[in-house]
Amino acid sequence: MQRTNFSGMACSIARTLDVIGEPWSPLVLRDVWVGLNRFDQIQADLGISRKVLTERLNHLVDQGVLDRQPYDRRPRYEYHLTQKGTELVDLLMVMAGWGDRWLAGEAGPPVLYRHHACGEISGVDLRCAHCGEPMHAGDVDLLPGPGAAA
Amino acid sequence: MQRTNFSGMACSIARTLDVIGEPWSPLVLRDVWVGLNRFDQIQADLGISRKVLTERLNHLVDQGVLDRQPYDRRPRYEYHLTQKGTELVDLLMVMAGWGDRWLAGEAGPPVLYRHHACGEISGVDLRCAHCGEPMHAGDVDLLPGPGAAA
DNA sequence: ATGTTGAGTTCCGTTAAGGAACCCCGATTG
DNA sequence: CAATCGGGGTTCCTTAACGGAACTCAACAT
Repeated sequence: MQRTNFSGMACSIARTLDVIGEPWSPLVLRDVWVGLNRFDQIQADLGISRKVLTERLNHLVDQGVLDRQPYDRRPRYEYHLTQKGTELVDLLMVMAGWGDRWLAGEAGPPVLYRHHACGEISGVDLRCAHCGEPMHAGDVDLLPGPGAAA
Repeated sequence: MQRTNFSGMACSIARTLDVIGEPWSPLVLRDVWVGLNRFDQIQADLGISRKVLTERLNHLVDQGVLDRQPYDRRPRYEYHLTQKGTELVDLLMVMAGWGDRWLAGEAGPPVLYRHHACGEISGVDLRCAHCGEPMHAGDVDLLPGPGAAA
């Protein structure tokens, strides 16, 4: 398919897509997040081709999102989130929130999130890191940053 | 490539991926967000194949994320975000935030976000919609919801 | 009448996804 | 010590999606 790779673009969205934008990658990440850490567990859960799963896991490890570590003296490995990967889970939570709101339909959301701090079933909300007020699509101006294209 | 479609999964992440998970779709959405509303503008900005751009735009319109409206008596059309699409931009902002933090390197972020409410250059932060405290990967328990698989 | 412009289609060669079968290696079993 | 098992991948083949360039079409403009 000769997919274009986006890393040449001066765009953090494009760059992020080069890390987790390939098909299945976010779902692989989700599985690792919820505790499916082994190849066969993930393969069985997703029904993904073993070939593609191998490629995705390798890529995520190469990108520093997952860590591959042996758990036996036999050649057995587990995948775990790195710090970089853990922070990517924010993205998954926002995705899940949007899907819950717009795609869940009558049945309601398939998964609920209970927040440790307050004990309530809740969801994520985007706030300004500076002032704490809501921060959504219409609430920002975009300005060229130091890493902008020349 | 016969890409698997994820809509059968009882998972809001998978369902969201069916809407914007295809290659280029998030970048198309970003372009519309920043004011590139016409076919040729988006095509030139991204360097995407016209064929693929047509497919992506149609899909995003079908999914109710974009709205296609004529702007001339000639057959000319503009794409705009719907409410559903505007809320998807949250996802883009989180993506951009992660990319800024982990992939921007020495050069720094290519784009800065100025928050209208406080006027400061800032970024998004995930908070619990219920209590307002930070809400990240490790701060939640996952429970089966009403729409969980049988 | 001819040219231009925006918005797509069409066509073709390449490459990645899907799927099933196969392989490797260290343990365990008989 | 041969046979089996099970996790974690490879190999190979088919099919569909991408990339790119050329082509179409319907209003205008000159």
